[in-house]
This record gives sequence, C-alpha cells and structure tokens, in this order.
Amino acid sequence: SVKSAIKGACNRSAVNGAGLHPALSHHQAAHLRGMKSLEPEEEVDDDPKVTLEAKDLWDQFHKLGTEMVITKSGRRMFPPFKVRINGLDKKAKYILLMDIVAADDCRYKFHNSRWMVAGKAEPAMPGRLYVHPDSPATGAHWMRQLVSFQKLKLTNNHLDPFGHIILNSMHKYQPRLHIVKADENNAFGSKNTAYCTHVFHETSFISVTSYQNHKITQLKIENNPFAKGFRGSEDGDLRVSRIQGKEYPIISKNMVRQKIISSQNHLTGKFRAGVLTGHPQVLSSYQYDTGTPFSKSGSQDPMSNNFPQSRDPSLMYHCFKHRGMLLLSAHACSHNHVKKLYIHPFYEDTPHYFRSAPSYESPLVSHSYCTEAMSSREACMYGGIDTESRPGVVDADGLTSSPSVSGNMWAARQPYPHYSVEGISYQPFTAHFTNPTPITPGVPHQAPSMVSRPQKTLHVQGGGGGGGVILQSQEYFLDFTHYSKRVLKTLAFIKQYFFSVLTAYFKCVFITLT
DNA sequence: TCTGTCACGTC
DNA sequence: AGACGTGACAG
Repeated sequence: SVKSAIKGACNRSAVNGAGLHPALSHHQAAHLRGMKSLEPEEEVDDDPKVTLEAKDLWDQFHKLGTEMVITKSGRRMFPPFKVRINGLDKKAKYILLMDIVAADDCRYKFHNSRWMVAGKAEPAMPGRLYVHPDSPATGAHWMRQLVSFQKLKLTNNHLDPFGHIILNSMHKYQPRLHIVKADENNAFGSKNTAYCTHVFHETSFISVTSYQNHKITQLKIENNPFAKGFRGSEDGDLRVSRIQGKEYPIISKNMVRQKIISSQNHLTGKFRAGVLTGHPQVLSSYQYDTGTPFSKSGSQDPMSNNFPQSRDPSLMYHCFKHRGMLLLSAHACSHNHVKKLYIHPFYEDTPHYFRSAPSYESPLVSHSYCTEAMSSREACMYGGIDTESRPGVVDADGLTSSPSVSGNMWAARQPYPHYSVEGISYQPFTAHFTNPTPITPGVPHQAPSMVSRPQKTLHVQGGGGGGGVILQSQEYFLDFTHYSKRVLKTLAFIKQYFFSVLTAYFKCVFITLT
C-alpha cells in the first residue's frame, strides 16, 4: 500500500510535469506507515488523479514569472485554473475548492526587469476559500468534464465583502486545489470526510496591481479572449493601436523594430504595449529582449528558477481524513464612510497575523510553531476537534513528521490546522453556510462545546447558474465608528478581538465529529 | 503603488 | 442587449 501510494504520487508528479521533492517520499513513507498502522480500515480505494488544463500556457507564464492583477473589485486569474480529474468514486460526493496560500515570506519588487525580494511579506491575509459552484457533486460529475475555477476572483481589498480571495500585492502565491469527500446527504456534515490537496507549482504567481513585466502583459493579451481589443491587427505587418478612442498612425513592423532597437533603454517605460500593441511575431523577436525577469544562471530546470528563493514544492498530493472543523469569520468592511465589521460565517478567515511562523515554512523548519505558537484562540477553534490521533505531528525530538503527504490514498488523520508541507501550509477548510447560526448570547467561549452540526449545509450556487461566489450577502455587522485610514493596520487586532467574541456566538461545524 | 475610467471585447 | 472581463492610462 505504501509502495503504491508513493508510486501514485510520483505518477501524478509526472503528469503535472513536476519532479517530486526529494524530501517528499521520506515524509510520505513515514506518514503512510503511521497512517496505515493507525487506521488501515479507513483507507478507501478512490485515488483522484488531477491534471492541470492548459499546462503549456501556464508554463509559458511561469517561465516569465506569472503575474496576476488584483483589484479592489476582484479580478479573475488568467490563465484560468482548470483541471481534469480522474479516479474518483463515481457515486460518492465531493466538494472541490481552492485556496491560495503565500508561497514564501517575501515581498517583491520588479526592478531592472527582474523580480527581486524587497523585504519581508506583509502579514498573511485571511485564507479564504473558493468553493466550486458545482459542489457538492458526484465523482462522475467531476470527472465528466473540465472542472473550471475561472470565476474565482482575486482582490487586494482587505475588507472585501464579496468573498473574493484576498491577497497582498507584490507577494508570491500558490493556488491549491482541494478535493473533499462528502456524505451523500450532507455536504460538510460528513462523517469521516477526507480531502486531498493538489498543488501545481506552475500556477504560482506574484500578485500585482498593474503588470510589471510587459512580456506577461503581452502573453495575457495574446491568450485572453477578453483582451482581444489590445491585440495587433491580423495583418502582421501593420497595426493600429487604439487608445482611448484615438487611432494612432499605422506603424509598420520595421518602424517598430527600429524604434525598439534605437531606444531600448526607454522601451520598458515608454513603449507601453498599448502604444505599440505587439503582434506576437514582432514582440517575440524584439520587445521581449528587454525584460529578463529572473536570473537564468545555474538551473537546469527552466521552471525552477522563475522566482527567486522559491520554496515551491514540485508537486504535492496529500490526503486527509479529518474529524471536524470549526468555522466562522469576521470581516471588517468600510463603505462610504460607514465603518462596519462584517461577520461572514461563510469563509474561513483565520487571522494569521499572530502566528509566530509564516505559513509557507516547511515542517522541518517550522515545527516549533506547530505545537507552541498556536494562539489560545486557535486552540479554541480547533481544540476538541481532533482529540483522537495526531501522531506524526511532532516527533519525540520535536521535529515534525508530515502527516500531510499521504500520497495515494485518503488520509486517516486530521491535518494539523497550520501544518505546512514542503513549503505550503495546511489551513483548515471552512464551510459556508447560507444561514449563519443565530447569535446566541451567553454561550461561553469554549470550543469543545461549540462543535455541533451546522444548521444548514454548504451553500453553493447551482452549476449552470454562474456566480459561484461563496458568499451570500447575509452579513451581520456592527458599527465601528472610529475606524480611520489605519483600518488595515488595525484590522488584525479587530479581527482577533471579534473572533474571540464571536466564537462564543457562532456554533458552526465544518464537518461534525464522528 | 494604486485606483477609477475608458474603449473594446466576450459571453 | 446588456452585463461583465480586459489592459491602458491618467492622476
């Protein structure tokens, strides 16, 4: 079983075009052994295989250093995250969801046509989840066609009320796909629910508010149908560039070439793509030579080198079975001078601000925080959920062994809420309830007693209906009259406070205890 | 560095 | 037809 598990993981690795991290198999083996001896009877046969759609396109972006624009109102990713899935139990129900986690601890800047580290990362933002709109659905459904997460939106608005995934600009991120096995009847109320996580390292990106690398801009324009308006004319030699209603003179390819050659130093700043909208043929030969985003030295793997100090795993595939998950969240929102604190019991909103170690750290370096740095609130939120077994989280010598990488089977253990594996942290999932559990004053601030069945299960917008946003606008809000512009900086404290208070009021369970 | 607005495009 | 997704730009 262990053998086949690792083999399976390796196969997936090959499918996804990523080599297995050397440390992975060790952890996998250790974990699998431990898991099997613990709860062998809970292993199940389904063995989801996930392949990334448009991997070639992702690779093209990844080579250049993918950038994703984030806006206040939310921006889709391009390329869209789509996967093909095989190996699910046709009849079982699954929930598919994504999250996007910090890939490292750095803030970046684009300097001299290169991404460079520019300091320490901002505190991690709330880890929101995007639940696929078809969820929950049968394995047969998920395997029938491409599974698209293209409606997922990214925002830099820390107060975002729409349920978009909140990111910090100029930081590096790694999207992750989670497949959660659910009961027939109860999306998030399943017993013995398992999930597995897939990471495609070629989908990592740096978030920006405007593109930094014009090669990325061009690649987006060339490939994103919505950006067709910025493409050159069909005629490869002549083009018209339209900027704000004005038509600029037709410019021949030769002119472009000469202009570019004669003014290379100014190209990046002044020949913005819109002025001389680059036809691929032109750009590939001329425009591209000014922007070398990353050092090309050394690496034999063109993919391994795109971001400095990347801690990306090559591929991760790990499964868990977890016993229970609490959820609730608080969001501060500010609209038109009205300051409110929104509380969305819909998405996870774990305040990472107070973690003593960044979430991306590998278990080998972050072991201490796994056990020691859990805040009391976190202990409250997760305490009592996994009272059973969590062997493997901390070894006798204090080092963590990874329960997160189980390879080929659904895991039989709950992941530690903040567990990180090969550079990517584990974060708990969050259920999203259409009807939040009513506020009940006087409930003591004690976690174990709070674990109960959700009154309603996951809200997901219907398959064809579009949308798919997790949030149904049913916020509770409290006035916050003395918010100032510093709201973002104080948000952490506010949230921490309200979490403490509200945990006592919301009794929500992601997956109930068995 | 970020935001709102725009023209132009898709869906 | 109209809502929505784009990058460019100005500020």
